[in-house]
Amino acid sequence: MKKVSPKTIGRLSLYRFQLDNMRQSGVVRVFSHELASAANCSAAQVRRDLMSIAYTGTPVHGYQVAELIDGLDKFLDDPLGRNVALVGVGHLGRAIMAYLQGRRPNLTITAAFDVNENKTNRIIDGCRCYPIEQLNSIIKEKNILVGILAVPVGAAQDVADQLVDAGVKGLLNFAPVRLVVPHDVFIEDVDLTVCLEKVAYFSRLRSGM
Amino acid sequence: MKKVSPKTIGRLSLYRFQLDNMRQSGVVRVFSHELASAANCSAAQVRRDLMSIAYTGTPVHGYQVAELIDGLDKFLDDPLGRNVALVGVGHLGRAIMAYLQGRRPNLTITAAFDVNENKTNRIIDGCRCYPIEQLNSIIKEKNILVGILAVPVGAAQDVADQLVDAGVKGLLNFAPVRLVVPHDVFIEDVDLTVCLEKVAYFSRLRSGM
DNA sequence: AAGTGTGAACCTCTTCACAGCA
DNA sequence: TGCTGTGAAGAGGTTCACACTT
Repeated sequence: MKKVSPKTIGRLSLYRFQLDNMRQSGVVRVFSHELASAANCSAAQVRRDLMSIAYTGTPVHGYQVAELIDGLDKFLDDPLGRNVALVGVGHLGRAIMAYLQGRRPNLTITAAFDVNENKTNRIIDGCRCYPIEQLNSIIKEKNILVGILAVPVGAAQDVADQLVDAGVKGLLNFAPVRLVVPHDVFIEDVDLTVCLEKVAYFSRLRSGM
Repeated sequence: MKKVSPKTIGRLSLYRFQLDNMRQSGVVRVFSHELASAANCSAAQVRRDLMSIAYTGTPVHGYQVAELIDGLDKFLDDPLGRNVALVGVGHLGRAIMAYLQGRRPNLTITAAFDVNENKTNRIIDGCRCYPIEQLNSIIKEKNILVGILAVPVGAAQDVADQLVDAGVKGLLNFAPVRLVVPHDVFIEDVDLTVCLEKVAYFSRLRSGM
């Protein structure tokens, strides 16, 4: 299988999301240009991206929504399902839990960790919350490969180290630090400050300075 | 002034953040390769990005941290400061407020909006929270150009319309929808599901399938 | 000697345009 | 006819490499 870029993976995930919506609205077939406008990109882009996965549509009739979703599932999802760990059950952590709750059946947060004893050893948004001391053992036990860091800056690198030690291979990081990890660990940084400053900059441009 | 890409703007913001840290640690001069490793990119990239702003360093001695920060401030910030509106004071909204609190002096959330009456008409994280009905008038009054959408999917497009109507030119959107807005409005989407699926996909690859 | 600024090469991603098919 | 799949062209972003500076 050929290598597929993170950008394409991101869009494939987005297409699937839009397709799920369409299916729920009873849409059966879809054209590349329709998907494109739903996902905010060009039709050529959609077709190009779909080349990465096996499924191919038919001229005139476009793509079968259900089959295309199937194809995307096969390509994107681990057939065994995938457990995710969340570290940091503050506002951000809880937002993430609520957000992901039931959205993707085989990508579920199965363990949350926090240092605060008020939060540990209970169930929040359907997910068990453990004290951070148990991180290593639980991650190994549940065979978790993906970790979400929703902790304060100061704790981020330390937690990342612990996660990587326990075997995690991908991190979604919300703390404003560039984490240092082995090369075989994939990191996706979401830096709210950077995002907001970008918006601020361009909104200033758009408003005619 | 030449056009600068969103990617570069994002990195400039990141450099500034790292430089702020350095300055606080008493660092006075910095080389492009040091900034690069702090920001996780190449030294050439740093130098190329810095071409966009006025400030230029000196060979052998590199960049003066304080002066470079100044240059970035001049380039990125609105001299008048910039007010930001947040819509949706749930977990995500509160996380964002807490996160941005005091981080960037000229980019402050000066108004929050929510439909829930328990949240409105009080001050949360130092920011006044208004009922959504007052959105239009407050945005205009405070001359707000940037809006953050931390509302449920169903409400997102409607809120976006209201914000745009009131004169907002940039949106940071956390709802999983492609918003429809006029071309002169800049949108930055942060889709947590997409981010997480990207991480999941690549962590699976990294773990040897 | 060591680091910057930058033209040019390189590489990646996106769009074009068209053959082929239902 | 109208849409897909895709080679080829085009744009955009990143790195190279080196003249220039202190």
